[in-house]
Formats: sequence, C-alpha cells, structure tokens
Amino acid sequence: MAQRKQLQILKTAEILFNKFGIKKTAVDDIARNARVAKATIYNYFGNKDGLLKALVVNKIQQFESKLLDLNESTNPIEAIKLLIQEHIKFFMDNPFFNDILTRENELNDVLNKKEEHFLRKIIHQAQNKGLLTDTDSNQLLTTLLLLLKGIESRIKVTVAASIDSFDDNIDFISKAFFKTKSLNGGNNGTA
Amino acid sequence: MAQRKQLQILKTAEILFNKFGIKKTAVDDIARNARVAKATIYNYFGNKDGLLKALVVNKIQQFESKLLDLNESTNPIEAIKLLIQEHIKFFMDNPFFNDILTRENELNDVLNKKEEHFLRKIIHQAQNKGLLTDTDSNQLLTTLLLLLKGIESRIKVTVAASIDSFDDNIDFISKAFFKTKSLNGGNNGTA
Amino acid sequence: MAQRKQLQILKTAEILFNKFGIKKTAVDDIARNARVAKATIYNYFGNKDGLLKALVVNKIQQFESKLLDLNESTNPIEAIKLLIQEHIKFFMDNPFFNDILTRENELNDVLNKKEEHFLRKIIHQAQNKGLLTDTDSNQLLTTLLLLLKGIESRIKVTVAASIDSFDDNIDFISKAFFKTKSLNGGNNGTA
Amino acid sequence: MAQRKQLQILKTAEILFNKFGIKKTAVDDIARNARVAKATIYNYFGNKDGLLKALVVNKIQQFESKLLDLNESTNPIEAIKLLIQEHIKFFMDNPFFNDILTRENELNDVLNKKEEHFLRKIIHQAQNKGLLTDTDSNQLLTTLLLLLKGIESRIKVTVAASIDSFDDNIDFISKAFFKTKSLNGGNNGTA
DNA sequence: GATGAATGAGTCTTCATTCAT
DNA sequence: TATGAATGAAGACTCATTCAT
Repeated sequence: MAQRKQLQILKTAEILFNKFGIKKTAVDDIARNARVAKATIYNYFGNKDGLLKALVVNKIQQFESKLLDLNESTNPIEAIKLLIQEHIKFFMDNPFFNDILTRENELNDVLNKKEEHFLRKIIHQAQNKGLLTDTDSNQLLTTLLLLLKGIESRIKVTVAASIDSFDDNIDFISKAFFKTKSLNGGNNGTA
Repeated sequence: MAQRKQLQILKTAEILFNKFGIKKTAVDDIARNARVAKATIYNYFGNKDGLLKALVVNKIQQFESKLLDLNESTNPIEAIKLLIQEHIKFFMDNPFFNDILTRENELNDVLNKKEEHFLRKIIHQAQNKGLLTDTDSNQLLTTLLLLLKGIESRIKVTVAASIDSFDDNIDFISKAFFKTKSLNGGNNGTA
Repeated sequence: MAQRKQLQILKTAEILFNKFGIKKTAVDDIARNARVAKATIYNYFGNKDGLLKALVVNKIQQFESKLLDLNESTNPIEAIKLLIQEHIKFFMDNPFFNDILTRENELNDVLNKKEEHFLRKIIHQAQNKGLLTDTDSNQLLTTLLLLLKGIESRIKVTVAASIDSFDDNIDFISKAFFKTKSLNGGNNGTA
Repeated sequence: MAQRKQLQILKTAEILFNKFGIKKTAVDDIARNARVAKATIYNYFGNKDGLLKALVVNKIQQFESKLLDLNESTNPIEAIKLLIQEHIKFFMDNPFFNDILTRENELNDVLNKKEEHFLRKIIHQAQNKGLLTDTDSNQLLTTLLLLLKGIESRIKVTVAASIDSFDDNIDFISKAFFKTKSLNGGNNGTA
C-alpha cells in the first residue's frame, strides 16, 4: 500500500511536470491530484528535488531497459535508427526532461552516460563488421551524440513533431557515416 | 538620456541573466544593479518578459550582422565552419539563451529562422558549386540544424567546452556531407 | 507615510507578540492586523527576526530614556526603588520580552548591559555618600542584578502581580544592603 | 517492558530537550532516537506536552529528594547555601527547564512551590534559633525566592557560569539577611 | 501494546507587478 | 518620465497528531 502511494505520486508528478513544466508545478498540485497529503510527498521524497530525481531515475531505467534490446545481432544502421527513435520517443513522452537539461545538475550526466554507452556499443559493432575505420570512430561518436542532443532540442521546440518526421533524416545520417553499400547493396549519397 | 537608461537596463539584465540565469534574476536585482527604479524597467519594457524579449532581439541582431559576412565568395566548407564557430561563440557568450530554449515561446523561432536562413544559403552555394545533389539538400539542412542544436545543448552542459574542442569535429562533419575531394584535393573518410 | 506604516507594523507586532507570544504570532497575522501586505513587512524588516529585533531595540530605547531620569541628586535608595519599579513596569508592559530571554541571542545582553550600567551608577552614588564599604560594592551589584532577574521571572509567571506587591519587598531589600539610618536620620524610609 | 520503553522515551526526550530546546525537538526526533514508533509516545504520554509534563514531574521529584537531606540539624546559613547550590546544579543539569519558565503553565508552579516550601522551612529554623525577627520572615522569603529566580535566569543566559562563581555571592547574601554573628562569631554588614 | 503511514493546518519567504506622487 | 512604496498570489517546507493494522 505504501508502494501504491509512491507510484501515485510519481505518476501524478510525471503528468503535471510534463503538462505544466517542473517549475510551474507546485508540490501542492501534485498532492491534490495524487489524492495524497502534501506531507506524504515529503515523507517519501524529502523535497521537490528528491521527487524529481526519483522520477528521473525511474524514467531512465525504463529507457535503458528498452535500449538493452539493441543487441549485437542487429545491423549497426538499424541499431542507430532504433537508438534515435527510442530517444525521440523518450523525449516526446517525457517533455519535462527538457526542464532538467537546463539545470546544472548530475541528472544530465546520467542520461548522457547512457546515450554514450549505447552509441559506443553500436560504433564498436560497426567497426567489427568493417563498416568504419578506427580513426573515425571517436569523431563519429561525438557527432552522433551532437545529433542526438540536437534532436532533443528540436523536439522540445517543435512539440508537434512526430517520430516519422525524423525518419528520412535518420536514413540520411546513417548513410552519411556508414559504408552501407556492402550491407544494403546500394549506393550511399556521399560516395 | 532615455536611451541611456534603456541601455543600462539591457546591459545589466544581460550580465545578471548570464551570471545567475533568467529565473533566478529578480527584476529587483536588475533595477538595483542598473541604478534605476524598478518601475522604470516596467515603463520601458512592460514586464520582465518584455525586457527579455528586447534583450534577445538585440543579441540576435548582433549575431546576424556577424553572419552577414559569410558572403557567397566563401568556400561552403569554410562557411559552415564559420557558422558553427560563430554559433558556439554566441552561445558561450550568452549562456542565458539556454534558459530560453526551454520555454515554449516565439523567441526560439527567431533564432531558428536565422540559423536556417544562413544554412540554406550555404547549402545553396554548395549546390551551385556542384558539391551537392538536389535530393540531398533538404536532408542536409535538417541534419546540420540538428547538429547546431546539439552543439548548443552540449555547450550548455559542458560549460568548460572551448571553441577549439569542436574544431576537429567540425572538420569531420564537413567532410562527411560535402564532396570535399574536388575542393581540397584530398580523400575523405566516407568515400 | 513610510514611517507611518513602519510604526503600524511595529505597534501591531508588539500587541500580538504580547498577546500570543512571539512564536505563535504569524507574520501573516501581523500583516492582517496592521492592514498591510505581508511583503511590506519583509520590505521593511527583512524577516520576522528583523522585525523582532527592531521592536526590541525600540522598546529598550524607551526604557533607557526613562532610566536617565534617575539622576545623581536622587537618594540611592529611592534610585534603586525607581529602577526596580521601572523594571517591573517594563516587563509587565512588554511580556513578549520573556520569550526573548529564553533564546540565546544578543538581545539579552543589550538589556542586561543597561541594567548593569544603571545599577553600577546607583551603587557608586551610594558609595560616595558613605552608604557602602568598598568591599561590598561588587557583591552588591551581582546580588541586585540577580534580584532584578528574579523579579522579571516572577512577573513572567505571576502575570497578575501588580507593582505594589513588590513595594514592601523593595524596602526590605534596600534596608538590608544600605546603611539607611544615616541618611534618613534614625529609622528607615518606610517607617 | 512497557516501563522500559517509557524510560527510554523520557531519557531521550531529556537529552534532546536539553540539547536543542523543547520547541526545536520534534516528536519525530525523540521517537527516532529512542528507537520507538512515534505513535508509541502518543500512547504513553498523550501528546508532546504530556511527555514534557511527565519529564518535569520526574525531574522535580529527583530534585525534591535531594533537598530532603536539608534536615533541621543544619545551620540555616549552610542550609540556604545548599539549597541555592542544588538549585544551580539542577538548572545547569536540566537547561530545558528554562524553556518551560517562559510558558504560562502549571509546571512553573510545581517547582516554585517546592522552592518556597524548603525556603520556608529554612527560615523557620533560623527563627527558632533566634537569627530572625518575626516581622522579617515573610519579606525574607520573598527576597530569597527572587534571588533564586534571578540565579536561574542568570544561568540560562550565562551558560558558562560555574557553580563556584556564585559561591562568594551566596556568602554575601547570607550575611546580609541573617544575624550570623552569633553563629560564626564575626561581624556582618547589617548589624 | 506497538507501529508505519498519512495527514492538514500553519510557517516563513519570494517576486512580478502596480500605484501614488 | 521616474520613482519608492506597497502589494497579493504563490511556493517550499514543518510538525504535532491520528489511524489502520
């Protein structure tokens, strides 16, 4: 039952944070909407920031578990597509994350580390399959990270953006950086 | 004299917004530091948001005038490098812009429009010089915009980042998307 | 007009502090009763403690100006009586001072210093008039200070106590510590 | 076992009240430190005030049992010295009592009654031994009570005060109010 | 008897904004 | 135009107390 209330609070916070932004969501509002006393929130999470952190950790875990499905068997190009797609979906489902990115806190790093980890994995696979030269890999990592970040920002601004609208672009990017010819048996634009 | 006070206010606001963030800078603080009565700020700018908007417009104009130097004679690759560099410099000099990106207001669009405008110009030049096919140009625009946005986010997070640290990456990106061979007479990694 | 509001706030605070105690008086209450916005109080006094301190300083000044009337011409016995009487009156008129005494702050010292100053003056006069031996004077100071403090505590507890109820006791104390015979020509002043 | 928990709670409350003051000690803190559920405290003592009352009664009983040793055989001057000394010790060991003195509750009276009771006993002895006239006795009682209260206040403020620092003063006071000549074979100031 | 969970009323404080002069 | 004074709405947080098990 205790767990139940915690979840109620987290869910409500998520909804309100997403709807109105973190700053504009008062703890009072969360309490009222979660049908819980304000003090209960403080009992569980210490303070508003504690609640936020709990929510973020929670969300990132969910995100990570999805990414874990990007296993080694996947074609790197497909993998990177999936990564970006999951990324987009994540930020569209949790717009409140944009409020966090502004802040200079450790929560940023948590997500960045995950992103980097998975990208590195994908690039490593690509190298193993001879799609990349050793020299490029670091630059590629940086570039793809920048693209990911750019996509985040873009989503944040263009709320209406659907996942699909990025699809063509993902293709374009993939082709730009990987020697897709050997895999897909087709030309790529930069050749 | 009226102009003088306006400038005083704008300059003070800029300094404080950059130092403490927009949210954490109270109108009181601006007034006190600008040696002006709080009501004077409201007389000139209506409200805090009006002041912010005025400041943003002001900054973007400065930015634009710099970009106008990227004239047609420039090598597109150099042009894109310059654009990115100016971009980085702009965001490092005006960190308060990061606070704006979060908000869902029209200020975002103003900057985005400028970015798009200049990128489009650059791409167009590249096309004219036979560095790009027609099909790619739209995708390239999107991708480069994403990269620009990603760089912004990166700067926001990694305060310590210097312009130089992006230099290698800018090279890498340029080479990935443009047929630099003919221009530089060398190989590029993706070929 | 600004002064006016300040006084309004101070007066209201005094009344409420005395009536309900410092802790139980919310800044909200003071604001409401003083017909003033809460923020006005914060504009003037910074915070609740600032308001309290201002009030205390104000009250102690009033107290001091009364004591200054105890000039040298007065008979020391009468002087000490007056001092004690003023003291009693002060604490009965400002019961909120009792809340302060508990706290470990500098406000205590301010009052204590004044008390000591005036007692020392009185004892000095008594010495000059041959009513005291040199040896006793320090002990007498300490003792009388203790009595003053004791009277304070007594007032605090026995709210109903009137000034008169201490009168006989003041006589008794006076006789115990001063050679009253020589001053009044035989019997002591109360006879 | 129930007794055991009660004692645990009382002891913890005592420690925390002394360390942080009554107001600043939350029932939560007591419960946590006593390794007891908060509700248990409420089961035993009704509410925070009930706990305080129980603690006070407990402490006063201990105090009283010490004072009972001041039997009739003692020289009144010694008796009063002992009383004051025990008093000082009591308040130095239980600083939280100072928080109580502020409040307008019956707890004050309990201690005051005990003090009065013992002082009356001592004065009665002094009278029996011809050290006092009948007339003085009531005034003396009042005066000594005031001095006791004054000492309390002094301890509260001057935490550093040691018992010894009051010793000389106790002598002085004793001599002022009792005909010590016959007892100690020396002169006293009031003779 | 004992407890963990839940509560709501209350506290101080902040800040963008308006008003009278 | 310029200003100092005043404001009210809102926000984060605390704590004594109660309740279901």
